[in-house]
Amino acid sequence: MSSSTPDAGESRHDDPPTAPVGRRRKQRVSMADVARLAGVSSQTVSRVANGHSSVVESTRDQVLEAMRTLGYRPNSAARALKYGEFRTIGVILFSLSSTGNSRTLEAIATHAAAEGYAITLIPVAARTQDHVQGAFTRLGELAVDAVIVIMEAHLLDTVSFTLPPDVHVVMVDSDAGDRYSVVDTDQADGARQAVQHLLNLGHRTVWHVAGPAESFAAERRTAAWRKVLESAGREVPPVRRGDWSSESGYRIGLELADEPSCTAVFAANDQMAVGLLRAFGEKGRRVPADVSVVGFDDVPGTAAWFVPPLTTVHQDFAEVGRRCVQGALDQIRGGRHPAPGTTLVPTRLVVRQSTAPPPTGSE
Amino acid sequence: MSSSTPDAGESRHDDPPTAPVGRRRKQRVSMADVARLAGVSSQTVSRVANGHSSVVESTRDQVLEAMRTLGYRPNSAARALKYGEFRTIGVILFSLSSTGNSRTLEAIATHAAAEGYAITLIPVAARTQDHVQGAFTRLGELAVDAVIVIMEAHLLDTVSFTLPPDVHVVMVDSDAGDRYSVVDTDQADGARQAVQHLLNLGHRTVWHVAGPAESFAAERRTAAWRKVLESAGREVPPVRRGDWSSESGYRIGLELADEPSCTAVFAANDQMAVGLLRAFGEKGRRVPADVSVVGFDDVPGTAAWFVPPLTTVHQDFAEVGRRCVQGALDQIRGGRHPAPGTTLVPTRLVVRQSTAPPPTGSE
DNA sequence: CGCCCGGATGTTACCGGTAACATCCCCTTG
DNA sequence: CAAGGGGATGTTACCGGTAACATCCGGGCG
Repeated sequence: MSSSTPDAGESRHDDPPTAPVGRRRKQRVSMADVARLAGVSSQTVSRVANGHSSVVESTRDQVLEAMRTLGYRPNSAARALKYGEFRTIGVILFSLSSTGNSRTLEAIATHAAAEGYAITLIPVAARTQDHVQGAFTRLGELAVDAVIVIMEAHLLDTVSFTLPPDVHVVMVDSDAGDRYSVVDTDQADGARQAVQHLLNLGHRTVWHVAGPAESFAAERRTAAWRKVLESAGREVPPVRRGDWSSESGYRIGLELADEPSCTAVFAANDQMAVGLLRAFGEKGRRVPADVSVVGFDDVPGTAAWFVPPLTTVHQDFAEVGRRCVQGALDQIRGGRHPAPGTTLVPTRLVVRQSTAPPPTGSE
Repeated sequence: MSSSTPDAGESRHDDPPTAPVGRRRKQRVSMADVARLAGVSSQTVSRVANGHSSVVESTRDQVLEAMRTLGYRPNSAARALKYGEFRTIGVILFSLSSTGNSRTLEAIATHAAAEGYAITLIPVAARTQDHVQGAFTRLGELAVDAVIVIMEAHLLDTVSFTLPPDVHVVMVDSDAGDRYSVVDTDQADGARQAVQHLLNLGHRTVWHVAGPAESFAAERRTAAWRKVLESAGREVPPVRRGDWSSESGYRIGLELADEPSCTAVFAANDQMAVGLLRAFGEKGRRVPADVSVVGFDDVPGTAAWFVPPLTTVHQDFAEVGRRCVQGALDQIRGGRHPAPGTTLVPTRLVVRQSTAPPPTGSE
């Protein structure tokens, strides 16, 4: 906008390699530049750069000196082109606003970095078919060796056929274990522990605030809750369905507070549990004296600090991330997709102060 | 591990392009493959792929058909090599566990995607010089056109000289505005609003729970707090320094609860504010009747749901992310680094129920 | 003394896509 | 009817790095 070139078409031949003023591209030093300065061939520079065999001490020093002088940095595109791999793993996800996703991503990034792999983020703006489709399409053009997909399996089902068939894929929390390599938190066992804990305290049954229907994780937590109650021969109260938000938990809590038989609630995540706490508080139902509440996730620095501190199911997101990277690397290095299957990461109940035996006389 | 090739050295010439069994690399279809099937030159395929001028309808259809049949996807490494750009922006950060970081990252990813840029994550494992240095070194080898750095400025200062000089950089929340392009939340104004709000309610002064000394953001919140008090001619209580965690807020809260003159506290983030709430609760100091508390961040779905709902300073992380991408693209497209300088994203106080006038008679 | 060997270094070709240029062919026009 | 023009397509070269092969040289040994 400032000078005379309205188009990019012609700024092409006018940069002598000595002038560092280059306007657009190519201000970067290449091996050839280093080689010229050091008075060797670029192959020798390559050998020095990669610590390869047999370069005489004096030559090596000259090359290193030239590299330092010019500030040489290898061009990863060229290397990727040559080797046919990018040393990069793509991560597709909907949102980073959930603690689980961002912690999983962090673990993925850390472990990938340790293996010399970079992480490329492929955000999906909205949970619509179009956007997901778009992400998968873009995926094909991206410089990634494998992809880790973090999203709801139910939505995935409808579009999974568009996944490029020759891309290595690891899915998180999905029911596609028959087709893909899946890393999964043991939702069922976590839910089981939560419900069992409440029954052990003496509650006759446990109410449930479920996550949204389209979430696979929510569905499994609900299924496990139901199963425990049925195995124990307890009454199964009607499911109240929220949308993961504190608001929905609050709204449902206001209703549950009016159910005198409700002495224990298992919420499908911490956020909704928090809404419950507030609703019960406003309705004069004391937690845990009158009602016990269990959450799911163990949001760090938060779940422990509510009033009262929340009993909840702890998820090991770091471990999930670690196994994702492991799975992706196995596929990349193994060359072919390993047997589809699901890896379960254990969960554990953290008992704090939002649970207690039911009020005496309420039997 | 299964078959006969122990080394990768020889699986080279043995894959006829028709057999999709290729063990290691090159199972990907190239333009040449498409060209062969369509019976045209690869240049024509390129023209079709890029919607370039003048390819006859019938030829185009043939090529598109061949692409579909073979599942062609362009190789971005080759394109990057040719064009000298990667259409990728790197993001360096310490941790995703803070809400601010992950929300900023999400906004960055979303806006970058809208502009056709991908995001590569460069995690820094620990806040040590070595690790930061490592990240910057690795950065040079990464396929990125620009870098967004999200971390504490004070640490940065000591290592900034290692930033490759020819890389476009945007920093978040840093005091390096004299050397780099910086996008910053208006910490000072947010802190000012918080403190002023408490003074307006009638509190004689405001105590402060600061963030860690090495954080630039924390330092500015503290400075603004002090400045407002001094301008108003109020007494400046001693600073209590936490480490952002709820635990540290709790510990400090136990001490402050014993200060009878403490009727209003400005915490440098929501987490520590939550610790305060708990400590005050345990010590029998009612919030907000006896003590008012203001936080900073407005952690979504959480700050509003504490007991009582937290009055706090809302940060617009989405806007920060948007401007980061904007700044990075400006540099990439402008070819040269724009004038260093700081862009301020406004903050705003959200008044909820953790603040109230001081208890009567406490004057 | 000449041959061979091996270490050090240079040369060539290739990865996949595309700009620039070359070619070909058909159709228009003087 | 020949020349010219332009649209469609092919050919060449290059981006930067590196494997494979070629070359060069000095020294040990028969």
